[in-house]
Amino acid sequence: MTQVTAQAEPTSGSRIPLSRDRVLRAAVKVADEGGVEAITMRRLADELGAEAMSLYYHVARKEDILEGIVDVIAREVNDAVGQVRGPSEGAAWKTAMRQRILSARQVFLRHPWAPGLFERHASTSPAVLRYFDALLGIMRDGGFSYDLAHHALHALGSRALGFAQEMFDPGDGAGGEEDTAALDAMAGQFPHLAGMMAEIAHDDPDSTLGWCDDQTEFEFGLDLILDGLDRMRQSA
Amino acid sequence: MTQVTAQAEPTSGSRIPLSRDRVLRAAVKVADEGGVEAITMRRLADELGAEAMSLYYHVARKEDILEGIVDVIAREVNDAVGQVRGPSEGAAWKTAMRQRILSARQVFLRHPWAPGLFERHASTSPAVLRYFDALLGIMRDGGFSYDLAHHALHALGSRALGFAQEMFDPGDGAGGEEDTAALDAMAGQFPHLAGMMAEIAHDDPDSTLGWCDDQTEFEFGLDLILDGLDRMRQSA
DNA sequence: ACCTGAACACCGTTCAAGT
DNA sequence: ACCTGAACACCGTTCAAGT
Repeated sequence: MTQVTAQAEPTSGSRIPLSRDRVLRAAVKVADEGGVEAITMRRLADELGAEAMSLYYHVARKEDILEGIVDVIAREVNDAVGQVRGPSEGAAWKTAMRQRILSARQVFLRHPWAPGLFERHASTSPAVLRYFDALLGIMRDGGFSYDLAHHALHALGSRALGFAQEMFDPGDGAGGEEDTAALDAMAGQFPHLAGMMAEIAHDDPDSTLGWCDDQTEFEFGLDLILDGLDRMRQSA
Repeated sequence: MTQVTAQAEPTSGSRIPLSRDRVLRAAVKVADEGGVEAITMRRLADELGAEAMSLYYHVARKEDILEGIVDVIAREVNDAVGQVRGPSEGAAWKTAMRQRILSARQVFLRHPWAPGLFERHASTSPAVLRYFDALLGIMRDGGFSYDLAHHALHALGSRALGFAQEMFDPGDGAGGEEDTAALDAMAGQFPHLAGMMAEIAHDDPDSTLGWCDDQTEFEFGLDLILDGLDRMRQSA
């Protein structure tokens, strides 16, 4: 009945043996809670009720774990987009592609730490290859040559997988309190940035903070590219 | 004359005092030689002929250094694009933008480790803000509303700065030696990927390795986006 | 004002040893 | 076959102490 006893033998389920799969799932859980940098051999071991050194029996080294969880997330993406079914012949390629990518995006919203890892390890993951293979299939149905489809995947870049690293986020620099003061100070150095923020604030007076709707911007960029590709498809 | 003496007092120039600027320049040099992960307080100190702890007098912590070198590279970008001069009124906005971005890209080719840092620290760099401000100016000259220009920067994403993280790189997975064998094995699981690689290899028999010309793909994606934006500009 | 030595709490990883 | 303790070489960072 004492807390001490309960702590010495944590939970009854913690006796199941380690495995590569359990290590990877633990890593995803830890990253979901504290980001990639929270993934530590010792932290994973804690999570699994084991010692750090025990992990090396199931994975070669930490990099191996990082490659592994990219594949785990990519499988989650494939599961998510697998639900989406619809025609992809001819002009329908575009909505098919759009739906797949937008539902892939949902997965990355659940794992905001994952994009950084994908940039380093995507090419080692079979699940990522399977994902791209499916996208190529859709484009083929739409009448793309392999050559154009190849360019298309490069043009989409990480957007094909459902995420875009945001390079440009005004409002990150200027704080939330002295809005007008900071804006005036900025107007001198960065007139267009200041003008833009003023216009957007005018359009939507409610959004004094959080200038950019990520979903809107993602879809804007995605549609811009898909529309351009569709034009090329038709003129080919 | 002995090597010992020479090693004890390395080079005569190593007496100049430390400074935030010297620390940042050393960090860029170290990263150029060994990537971001080579940036270590002790390694930087070595480079500067000092002790690791001395750096803390000039920078707050390692993150501060990483933010700092993003700004250093962004200034290098601004210097590079500053050379480019040309009209940007009306339809000329597109070539002006294109030239700026392509010459920004040259800087990142010299610092291939930098993109990863920009994704985390771009919004803290005044030089990055200045760069974006200039791009906005070009688009304004072209007749963009601030609203459309804002969407445009999001659509371009990292491409606006001159780099694109390559998500998709076939040929990374399949090795260089057993080409046909690996391709056959792949054909079962990833028919479209295999088909695409076969077609591309057919088009260009010389490129058995290195399927994708990065410069070509970058320009393809860039032009696709710029053309789409130009259409929106005209119909606005 | 500027730099450093010693020390701390953490890493990833190896290896011989336990069961 | 699977797990671990002790140990190593490395981190970033603090702090009192040197000049």
